[in-house]
Amino acid sequence: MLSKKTKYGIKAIVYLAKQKDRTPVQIATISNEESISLKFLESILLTLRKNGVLGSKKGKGGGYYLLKDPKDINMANVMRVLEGPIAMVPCVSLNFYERCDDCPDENACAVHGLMAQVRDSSLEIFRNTTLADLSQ
Amino acid sequence: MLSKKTKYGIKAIVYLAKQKDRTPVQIATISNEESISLKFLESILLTLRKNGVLGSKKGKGGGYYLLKDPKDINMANVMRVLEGPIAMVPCVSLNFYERCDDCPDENACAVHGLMAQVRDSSLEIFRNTTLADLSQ
DNA sequence: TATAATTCCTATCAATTTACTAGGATAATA
DNA sequence: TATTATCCTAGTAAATTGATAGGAATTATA
Repeated sequence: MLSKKTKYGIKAIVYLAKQKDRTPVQIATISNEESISLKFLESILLTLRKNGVLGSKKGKGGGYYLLKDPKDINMANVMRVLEGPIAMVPCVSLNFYERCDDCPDENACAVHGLMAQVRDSSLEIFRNTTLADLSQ
Repeated sequence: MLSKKTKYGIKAIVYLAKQKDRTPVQIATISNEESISLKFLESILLTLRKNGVLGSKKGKGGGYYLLKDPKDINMANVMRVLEGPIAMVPCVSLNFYERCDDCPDENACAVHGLMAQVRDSSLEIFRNTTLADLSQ
């Protein structure tokens, strides 16, 4: 299940991508427009900033803005920042790999093989989708 | 993230599919062979039986067995029984649909469109994979 | 028929995660 | 210096997960 954090995060950056210019948008504005709890959104935007997706400016006239052009922001990266691994099991994750305690041989594991296929197909979609695609 | 329930459930039916005949296999046997907690596995096999994937026999010589030929058991059904919806968000789920509270227009939602693609590709894999494929 | 072996079923529980809230610190602007 | 905004840490209620406990029901067999 996709977390609300990820869902809200995507909605927020789509909102930013739809802006005409790159002047900072306040959390409160996005919160209102997208019906997202202010404080929760605040923490989400913070992680997006800490992970290089957004920039921010403090004080009056401050807010959040995209650091790159929407067409250069791919959703695989956004998903990893917000949701964590794209794979459904850690043992097939490319960026968050962990071996299974209960698995003597990973390559012989039926679950592993199936989930590797699913990861590949999901990853292809996320990699080939940019923020620009989502905000049209 | 795939739950342990689903992971164990798949491992258990793959184990059953690998048996030479269809005589019932005891929970304890699968539990030992696949390193799965006995009581937890018991509850998993119970749900697989209640959902038409497995049959069971009580008493001495009893146990669980596949109701259909492995090549006729598709993983989409197994996933739905064990894990629930295949979609990452309820609003794109075919079998467990729920609309989003925060979404005025589902068709205009960027998250919806992206997650519908992911569901399609995952579903295709699960539908085209049978238990026989996994147990070879 | 008695006994042992097995699944069936309900209830419970600790740990973790999720979705959110609180409140002050910090920085920029006017 | 006052105001406006983000920054940051901490906390918390509810739900979910991954089990565990223990007896009831059923079946095979001696």
